[in-house]
Amino acid sequence: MAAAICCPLRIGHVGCTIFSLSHSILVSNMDYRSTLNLPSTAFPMRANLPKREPEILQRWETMNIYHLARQAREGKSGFYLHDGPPYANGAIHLGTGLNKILKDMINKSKLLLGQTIHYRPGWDCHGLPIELNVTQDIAEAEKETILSTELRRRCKEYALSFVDKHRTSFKRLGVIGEWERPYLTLNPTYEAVELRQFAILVKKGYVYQGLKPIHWCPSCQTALAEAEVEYEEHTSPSIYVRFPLTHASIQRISANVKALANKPVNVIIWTTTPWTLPANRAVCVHPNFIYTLLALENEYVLIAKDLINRFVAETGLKSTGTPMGSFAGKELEEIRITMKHPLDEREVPLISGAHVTLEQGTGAVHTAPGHGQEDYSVGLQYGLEIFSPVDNAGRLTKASPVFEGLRVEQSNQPIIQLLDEKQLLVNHEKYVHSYPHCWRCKKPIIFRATRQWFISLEKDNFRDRLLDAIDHVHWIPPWGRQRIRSMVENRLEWCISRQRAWGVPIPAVYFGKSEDGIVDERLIRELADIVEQESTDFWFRAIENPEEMKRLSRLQELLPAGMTLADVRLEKDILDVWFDSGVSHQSVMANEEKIYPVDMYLEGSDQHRGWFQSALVTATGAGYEPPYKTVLTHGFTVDENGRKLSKSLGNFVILDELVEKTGADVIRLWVSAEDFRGDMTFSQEILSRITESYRRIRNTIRFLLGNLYDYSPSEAVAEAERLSIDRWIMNRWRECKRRIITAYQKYDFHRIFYDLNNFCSVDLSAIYLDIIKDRLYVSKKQSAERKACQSALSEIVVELTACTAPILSFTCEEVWDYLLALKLVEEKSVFLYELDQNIPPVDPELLDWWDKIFLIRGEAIKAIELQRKASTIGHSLDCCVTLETDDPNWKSRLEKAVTNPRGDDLASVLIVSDCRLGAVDPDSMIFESPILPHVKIAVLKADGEKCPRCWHYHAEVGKNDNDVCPYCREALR
RNA sequence: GGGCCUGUAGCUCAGUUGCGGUUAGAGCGUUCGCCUGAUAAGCGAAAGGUCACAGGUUCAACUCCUGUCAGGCCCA
Repeated sequence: MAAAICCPLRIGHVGCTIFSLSHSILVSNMDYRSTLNLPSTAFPMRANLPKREPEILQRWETMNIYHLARQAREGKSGFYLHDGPPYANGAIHLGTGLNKILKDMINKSKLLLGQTIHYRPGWDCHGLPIELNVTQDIAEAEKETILSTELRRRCKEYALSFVDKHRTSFKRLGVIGEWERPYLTLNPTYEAVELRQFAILVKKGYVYQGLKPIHWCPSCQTALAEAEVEYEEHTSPSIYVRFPLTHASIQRISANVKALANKPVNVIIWTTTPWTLPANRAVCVHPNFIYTLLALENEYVLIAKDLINRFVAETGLKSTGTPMGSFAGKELEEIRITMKHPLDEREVPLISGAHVTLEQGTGAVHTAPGHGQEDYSVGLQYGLEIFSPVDNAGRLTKASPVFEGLRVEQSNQPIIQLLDEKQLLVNHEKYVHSYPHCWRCKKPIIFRATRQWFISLEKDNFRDRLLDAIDHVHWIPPWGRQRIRSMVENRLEWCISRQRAWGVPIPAVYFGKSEDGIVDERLIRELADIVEQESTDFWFRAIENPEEMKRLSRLQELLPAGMTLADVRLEKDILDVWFDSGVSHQSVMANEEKIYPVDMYLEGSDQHRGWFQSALVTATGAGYEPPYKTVLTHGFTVDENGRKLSKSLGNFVILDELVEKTGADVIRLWVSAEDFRGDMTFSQEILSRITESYRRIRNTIRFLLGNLYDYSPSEAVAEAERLSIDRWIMNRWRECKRRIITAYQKYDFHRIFYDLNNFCSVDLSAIYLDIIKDRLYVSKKQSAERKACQSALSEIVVELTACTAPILSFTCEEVWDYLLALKLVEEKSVFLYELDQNIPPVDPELLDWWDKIFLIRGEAIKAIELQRKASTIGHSLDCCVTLETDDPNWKSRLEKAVTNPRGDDLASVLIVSDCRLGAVDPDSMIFESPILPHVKIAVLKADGEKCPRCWHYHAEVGKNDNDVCPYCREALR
């Protein structure tokens, strides 16, 4: 016998007496051990996910699980989740993986609940970052000469290579969908529909060309979207500059101030961008602030009263008298003050605007409408010139009154010097502040007015229609509505032009020397038809080779008299990539999939400004209903200190590496455990907690599988015939299942995680499974009581696995194989299984009964623990529990409990050898629980001998040649 | 600086759906103990919280109001 052989090896050096004793017990135990029905399964305890998951992935690939699952639900109602296209560039961030996993969990939960799904992943392929990465690899010499068509070819190649990389990573997460047919914004069909959507907006008159200060990167020579701007510390010159009042203005001031000496009066402005002074067109004060004249040695300065102290402190100037006069900004404006431009032979007005603050400077703000957002809007109000004498490379142009040809940052110093020479400079210091930088080249950027294409949000109450559309969408969480509302309310317009090559062209044409671009609906439609075959490369070929323009017959019609195609210039700007992805509801869903609107968009909360908005604007502008019925947003990933995961902070998580280390299912479990509405915290500690939870769920299922090795559904015991505790666990499961279904419907995944955990840890592992082990192992293999709990286990393991599958997809598919082998299920994949949602009502009486019994159990276990501490007993089967009560309710309840058949009786539930109701021995250790004041519990070492088979103590063991207890004798018969 | 959001045990979450009421719960982890017939498993017990902080309203505040701090997203 194996045990006998290995024993000497193990304890051979131990003394002889001990050896023989151990030997006999072991042999005896082994004899009976083989008569037990111990669990048996090949389902491994250790998951080894990094190795096992790719195998399962391969199987899904072979069976094409996505299509199979859809087929299985043909004719059922559908749930259509439209994938927001990630940008085809770079390593995948944990947050992107999280987004895909959430989408997949939702899709799989819909399958589980009997709906069909549609999930076609996409990628955003155009745009600046790709173009810049490609450009970086081009030799300097070639950069000057490369044709945009060639650059675009390389960009396409680059984007497609990342699509492949990303696809592999996303699939590795277990995400199912039409990976073989993704939508790409660079597909010609996509681009063609995009242009047609643009044509609709043109036709409706939303598209216009205008001059507007925008973020401009002189280094990249492109306009930047707000999303492309980063704010970083920057050192700028900080100067106070005099704007001398004109003679007439001084007189008008004098009329209001007594005893004004005959000295110049200057308005002082403060700026950190001296290079914008050539473009100055006004000085702006706040209408409600109080301004006063401060007497200095040789001048009066007009300044906000509240900023005098600060001004004096910073400039070191000394006032020579008390401030004179008191004007509200509005009054100053009304008496029409004009000043001499510090660098130009012109006069500029004093105007007022509410954007002026008292936080810095003098309360009088240098206003250059061509170089600032607020300056621009106030400039429009006052009809000021939108003047911006700066070229693409950031150099002052000949329109500038000074320093033509200097780059703006180089012009600061000469301008300061010139001001000093003109005695207009009050003070000059260095100033460190947050300043906009290009997200790509990281260099400081400028505000500069250029000709841009826009989509108007004013025309035809477009904005109001957007707000109305927002109200017809379901936002999860609900505050998403307010968030996108306020963004739309505050957005002036949508600047859609970008000065790059890698994108869909803005299909505008210029004739002759005109700067005014023409957009023509019919021309764009004609173009779209060509693009559908040849991609937008056609446009760039036509730019390089005007011969191509002949194919646009409408262009000939538009030609002004006397002009030829040689006089035509095609717009070189491309569309903002947000426009690309924005129209996917048409390019992909409506046009190719014939689904509109879709059920859900699901992205990070940053997309309230991005995709959610560009989709809504393009749809509403074209006159469609909102493209989505529901928008679900999730938070961003942060580390244990609440800091965002980023490369610069050194806490960046590369998805592929993480998956390789932990397996996808652990990451999926993490996604489910976190409440996605807020920040999603990721750390090593969380990962190890999650891994523990994973093991718990896995092991619980393993135990279920192990105890079903000899069970067949044909042996099922009807629920009514099962023991009471078997019916209890069924009821508990149904409650749990109901909560899980509700949580899936409400996308409360973290509640499912906790329900699954609690059910596995508490209801199953700590209570039910612990209690029924005796029945499973000890009773006769084919006995009704054993089959009864196996029936419960089999029903639970199937549904539990199915309910967990949207989260732990790989593990549950692995479990499913074992369920198939046990013939407990028929579907060849867990994702083909539909959950029965008809849940019978729970039995409240039964649940109440067991609540009471478990109350007793909890207290009895504490009592047993005391004896264990006293070393009286080890295993709970070593003891006998006596209960005494004077409460009639408890008395009748306990009478029934102790006399119930084996398995349902209190001894079984307490996992003790004996449990009786009666008077407790006053000399014994008595446990009185504050929770159960009417019940006394005494725990004693059990009488009799320990049965070597079932480990229960029984009086008959060892008597009359019985080495086992009567129950085991019967079981062995 | 503005808009929206978050802040409950070491970790993740509950806290009775928008409107306050005994001693704030769970799982995991930790510590200690048991078992060795789920065994790189299983069971039990215990410790652990000024509900971010400070005011205010109220008989009563984790819950309502104001402010502060920390953090996130979006913008300036």
